[in-house]
Amino acid sequence: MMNEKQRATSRFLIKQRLFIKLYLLKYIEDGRLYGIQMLEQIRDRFQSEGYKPNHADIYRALHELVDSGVIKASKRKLTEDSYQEILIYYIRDTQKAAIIKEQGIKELKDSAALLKKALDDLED
Amino acid sequence: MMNEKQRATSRFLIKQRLFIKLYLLKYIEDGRLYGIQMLEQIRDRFQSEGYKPNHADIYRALHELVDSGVIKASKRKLTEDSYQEILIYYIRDTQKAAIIKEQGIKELKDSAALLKKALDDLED
DNA sequence: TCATGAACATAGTGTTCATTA
DNA sequence: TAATGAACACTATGTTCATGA
Repeated sequence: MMNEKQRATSRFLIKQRLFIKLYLLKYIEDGRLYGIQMLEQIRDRFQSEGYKPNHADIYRALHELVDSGVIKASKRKLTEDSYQEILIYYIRDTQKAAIIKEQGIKELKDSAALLKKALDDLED
Repeated sequence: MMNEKQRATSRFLIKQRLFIKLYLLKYIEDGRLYGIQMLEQIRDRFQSEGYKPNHADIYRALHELVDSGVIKASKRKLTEDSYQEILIYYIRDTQKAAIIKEQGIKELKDSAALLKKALDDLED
């Protein structure tokens, strides 16, 4: 088991790490993308919001998902005649993936609710 | 001037520090509360969301606002016959306060929009 | 004793460097 | 050379300790 760690007594908004994991799981379920491609997808999606995660964020999230047994990596060649290797990911444990997604969606909703409350309080 | 610091290339959600400053400015404008009271106000407000900032968060935010000339502190006795001293805050620079509020509201809105987008993408 | 504030430790994250084929 | 991964540094934040009247 992973979660011996004590939960923080306070919780503000969803952490970027979890946010990224949610998108990674979605991309991994949908199709065959490697790390940098998933990074580009997220950047494109949030370009207008100015959110531009860096590659270390994506790799750290992928590694945590691999280490916790949620996904697995498979080495491929970028093209047939290419020397460049890439890593394609697959869901390894659907149950664990579902738990992460459920928890993540919950935190997304809680965060949205918290921000809405603040906007009601603070907006002119 | 304060903001020589380079803006981060990436921006995810609003930082807790700024979030707290917005509420502090509101409380300071509205009435005469000291630090711990403002902390309790925020905790009460977000009790149902499970957001429970600690006292260091509030003091750090207050000190930054004082150091940047936005507010000023005034020493008081808790009660007439009390030895306990408290600090009551006042707006010192309305202009600076307005800038912080404006920027904060903007980040609140941006954050809310980002979360909404993610929920649309990720929710079942 | 309680409000304030400082010290300390750690987590999260952005930037830079390294590796591999 | 591009994709991956590691190292490093710094910021944000939570916890604990200290102070003053």
